[in-house]
Amino acid sequence: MRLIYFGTGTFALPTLQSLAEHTVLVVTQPDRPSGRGLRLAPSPVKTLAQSLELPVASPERSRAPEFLELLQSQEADALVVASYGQILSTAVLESARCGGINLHGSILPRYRGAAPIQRAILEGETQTGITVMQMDKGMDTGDIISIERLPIGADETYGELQDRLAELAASMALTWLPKIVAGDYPRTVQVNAHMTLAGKVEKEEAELKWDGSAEIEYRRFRAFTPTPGPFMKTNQGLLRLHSLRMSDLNGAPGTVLSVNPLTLALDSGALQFLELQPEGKKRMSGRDFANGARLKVGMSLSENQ
RNA sequence: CGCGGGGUGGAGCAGUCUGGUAGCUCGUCGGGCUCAUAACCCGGAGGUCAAAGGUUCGAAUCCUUUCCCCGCAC
Repeated sequence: MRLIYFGTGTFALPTLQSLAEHTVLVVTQPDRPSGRGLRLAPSPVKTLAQSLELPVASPERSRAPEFLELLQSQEADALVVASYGQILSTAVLESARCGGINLHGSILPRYRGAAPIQRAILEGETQTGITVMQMDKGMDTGDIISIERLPIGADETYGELQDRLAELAASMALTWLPKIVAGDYPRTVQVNAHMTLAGKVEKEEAELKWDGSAEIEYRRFRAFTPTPGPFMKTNQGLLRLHSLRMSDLNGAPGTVLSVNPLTLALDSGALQFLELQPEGKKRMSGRDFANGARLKVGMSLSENQ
């Protein structure tokens, strides 16, 4: 089997690992300036590919003619795509004998798009899964080859769930690609009427609000942990939130209901702030934060108080 | 050189502007109270104030340099 692997994010890592011996070329997004100091940083997939000593290509535009030639020259059996980050043109997909095979982090046709895992958690879903799919020119609209499901834990974060899904994707890829290359696999057309969209995540969505319900804001916390990173504006400054739990307590929004564990009331319900991080500080327990900020039960962290 | 915050007993912080023998909450150790306790009371230990140099009678605090940590933006 000769495979070309398209991937960028951490979701794509386990699958690349499991298919490495069949992979003749890894395609990933170009290095981007990132982090403090704006130094150029390689994608997670590029880093792994290099340690596996696989050839790497990072075209700015995957549809560029010279890149298309490179793809065609590989005479690959299939393109395997997982969290690549660019739309692949029909010409690109047709550069391999069996076209593009996508590993998508949802039960298609639900949650088509860029952020299926985050959106599923945010919507309060209790299960999700991986769909192996024959790509076509649309966004996650191709024929379904296989679906496997996973329950979503009540306290599970996006990062944790993504890790489990990524492992599932890797094992499914290992199972199905030989069959696909051999031409022996089922194809089921998606029922478009059941589709939903899972749009890209914006940073502002990760802000928890005092006037939200604890249940929904907790889902928000889970959906955007660890990236882009949930946060909350308080009269103590911006707090990044690392670990929360639901609380049974109630009170006026923003009120400190308990100092150990640090429990703050929202509009409906309350949340325990187990680990957080003030701007410019290291992450710390809610208890330590309460100590340093001299918080007492009854005080408010709501901005305008 | 993208913008910014910070390094003070084990933890989180105050004190730095207006130099003058280091303070708060928590933890820890010992004792007490209690049926009991993560609760309460009493007492104790524990700090080269990131590092180096400089100014000064005197520096956590002022000046210079270095190291380390972190947030935002990307």
